[in-house]
Amino acid sequence: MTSDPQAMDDDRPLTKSELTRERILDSAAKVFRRQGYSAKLSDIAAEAGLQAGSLYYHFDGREALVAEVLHRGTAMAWARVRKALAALDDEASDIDRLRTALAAHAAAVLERDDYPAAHNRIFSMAPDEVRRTEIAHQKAYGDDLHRLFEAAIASGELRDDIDAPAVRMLLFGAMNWTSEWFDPSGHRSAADITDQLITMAFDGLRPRD
Amino acid sequence: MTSDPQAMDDDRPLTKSELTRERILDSAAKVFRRQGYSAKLSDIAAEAGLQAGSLYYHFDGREALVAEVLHRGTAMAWARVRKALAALDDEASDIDRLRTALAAHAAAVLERDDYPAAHNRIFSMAPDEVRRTEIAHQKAYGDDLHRLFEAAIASGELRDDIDAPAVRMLLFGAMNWTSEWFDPSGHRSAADITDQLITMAFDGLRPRD
DNA sequence: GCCCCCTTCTAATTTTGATTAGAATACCGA
DNA sequence: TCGGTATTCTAATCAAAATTAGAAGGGGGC
Repeated sequence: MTSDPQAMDDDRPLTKSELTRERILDSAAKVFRRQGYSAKLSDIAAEAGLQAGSLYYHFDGREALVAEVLHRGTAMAWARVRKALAALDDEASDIDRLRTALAAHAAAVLERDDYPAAHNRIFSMAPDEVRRTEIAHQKAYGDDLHRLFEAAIASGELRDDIDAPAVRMLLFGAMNWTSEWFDPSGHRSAADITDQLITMAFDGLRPRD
Repeated sequence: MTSDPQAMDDDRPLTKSELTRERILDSAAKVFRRQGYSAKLSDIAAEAGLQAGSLYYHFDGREALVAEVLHRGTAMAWARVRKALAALDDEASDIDRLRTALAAHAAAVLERDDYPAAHNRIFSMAPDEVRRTEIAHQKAYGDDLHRLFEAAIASGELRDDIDAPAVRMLLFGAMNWTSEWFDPSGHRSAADITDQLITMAFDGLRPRD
């Protein structure tokens, strides 16, 4: 919302205060990801090496912190998707573009990015007004992905009897829910999970002849 | 945990006190489903037509209420799955059994059952000890479903190159996450969503020749 | 009708955590 | 080094919600 470093185009080095602000946001994302919405401000402050009261110099309060973590969560996943798509060859098929987009979103949720993962855990408990704003943001992201589905259906690379918005939400669910069970220190990598999802989604679990 | 009416085998009519206890649990499931973990005890009490303090006659406190709603959430989804499987013809193929199980789980989450839906929303915020107990319960359910996957793989009805536990969690995620976005009053029915999921999971989004 | 105990209520009390106010400290430019 | 502003800390204060204590109500058995 306020100063999204990814979003501004100058690369003036951040001031000390801005650095602290970033550190607080990163801490908030990490703590929200781990503890969910009920994380205490004092935990977030401790993670950032501050006292709880000091957060108020940088943010109006808990709600403002939540709002910015949510906003960045969507923005970061979306940015990763855009970046992955931009790196594709222009010749890439519609279905490859879709596959790439899903893989990028999954990577954002599964890997080191705390913001998208935190987003998934706290979005539904955020106060109404914060949530309303964020819904608009998510809708823009969803619409963006929707175009990829439409293109792939139009070119015959996806079956035309699917309800694309429903399928998109189901796939998002599969990816977002990994926050609840995926253990990065286990024997499966994030890439393994992503492969399983993409294989299942596009080719199905039944053998193809 | 304590008195699970589905689990006891006599059908002695419930006493007045037991009826109230059930009413409180139903209210808790409904309110947790709607508001998430931060739902206030006073909201739950109001839903049950009581004052907040009165809950303590029936439960030790908030934590006990959470624990029982969680336990019932898993138990109810599992029971629906078992029941659906039991209704199948003995001739049913492995893949039909799997399809039936997934559809039953999806129905439990998407339809009128407040307990499974509440489970999905509050599980991750429950206090550690409550969560630990519930994890064991969920594991038993997961193992039960795992056998269906193994059977279907063994009989060649599912591809043998999938990581069944990962796929199972991804499918659970797709279903469980519907709590976050599915609107029963919208134009799509719960059955529509289930169909989309099952079609995608088994046949894939790409056209089959 | 009266008594007793089960159930619920009302009105504190406690706990927890967000927020604020003002004091202390750190940093930066002159 | 000094002065002043920026940043952080400490120590209240406030508010919300859980929990507890004891009073009140109500219904069935005598």
